Amino acid sequence: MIFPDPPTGRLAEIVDTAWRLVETRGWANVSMRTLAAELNIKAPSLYKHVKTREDIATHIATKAFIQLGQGLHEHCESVEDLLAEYRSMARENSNIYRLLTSSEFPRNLLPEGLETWAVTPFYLVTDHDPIKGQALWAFAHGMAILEIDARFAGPNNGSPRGWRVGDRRAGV
Amino acid sequence: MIFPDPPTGRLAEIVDTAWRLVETRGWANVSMRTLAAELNIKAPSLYKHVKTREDIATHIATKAFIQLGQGLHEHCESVEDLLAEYRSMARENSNIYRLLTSSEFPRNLLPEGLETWAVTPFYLVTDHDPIKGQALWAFAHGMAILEIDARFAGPNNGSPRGWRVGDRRAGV
DNA sequence: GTCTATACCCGGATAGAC
DNA sequence: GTCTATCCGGGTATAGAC
Repeated sequence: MIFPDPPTGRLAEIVDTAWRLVETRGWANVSMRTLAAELNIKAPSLYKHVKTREDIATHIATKAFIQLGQGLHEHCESVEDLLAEYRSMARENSNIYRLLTSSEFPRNLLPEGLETWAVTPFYLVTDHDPIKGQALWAFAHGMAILEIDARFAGPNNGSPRGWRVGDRRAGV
Repeated sequence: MIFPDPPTGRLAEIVDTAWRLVETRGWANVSMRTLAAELNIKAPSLYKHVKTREDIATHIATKAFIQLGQGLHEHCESVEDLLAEYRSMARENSNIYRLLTSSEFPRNLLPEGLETWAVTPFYLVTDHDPIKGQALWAFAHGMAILEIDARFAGPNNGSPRGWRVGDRRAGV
């Protein structure tokens, strides 16, 4: 995987600020105006650094996928570790995670192969069986998004203390 | 589970039309104006039948969860059947499914307990072990949404021919 | 139940000066 | 790189007549 050069200078500040804003309000509530305000500039100024609003989402998502991928690659010794890492990433950046996985996100703007690279550990940890890899990834994502969105019933929104796979448990 | 009375008369037509529109364009692209146009009326007229736009989403989601729940309850003899049913429901109404599971959806407006009822089969089929039930639901949802959003890599977007659980395979 | 008219607000984005 | 001024489109929703 060839990573794109990370943003530098003013652009980096913009992306970082946008990231923070997304994490607190959600992407849908981050407009060019609110972002500009947070940077103490006016909205039109942003267009000197970025072509469209989607570009900002793309920068954030690229950074997020790299971060996620690195975290996962460092924890693919066991299924338990991998799941625990995935879970904590999703929970600690829930709105970023939602942006990454939302259907409206323009995935085609991402660097080619980035998402695939990020989730490779799911395939590594399942003996390179693609079917098992897909299944494990799907399980991890399903657990993450259902938990984040509080869709499990029961006390504490039904969030399990850990995620179990087969007979094993991925402790938090 | 006590189901709410389904909409009748003009309201039913509105909801049905909205359903169709959502399925073709996605909820984000269904405005009061476009919906009204499809019904050959003007947008303000809709407010005689519905209080807000969110109400329409709620009506659609309610209908969809009932439909999904019924389908699942009829196919909870085996894990394979249940997964196959879930998958085909999600694939045949992908944009409705996205609405149901999107983070922005105002789940609090749904009839109390409806979603929980709809997914009970996942718990029934896993010997009422809540952990296993959650895991199976999460797996099913994860597979569905990753497949629908074409996030699997590989030919045909990497969609598996069927979903496998453990050593078993859920045929399409 | 439908209409017209309209208020109101918000969004993304551009042009051109400094 | 930032500004002001502005365009333009879109959205939800209300008032009041028919």
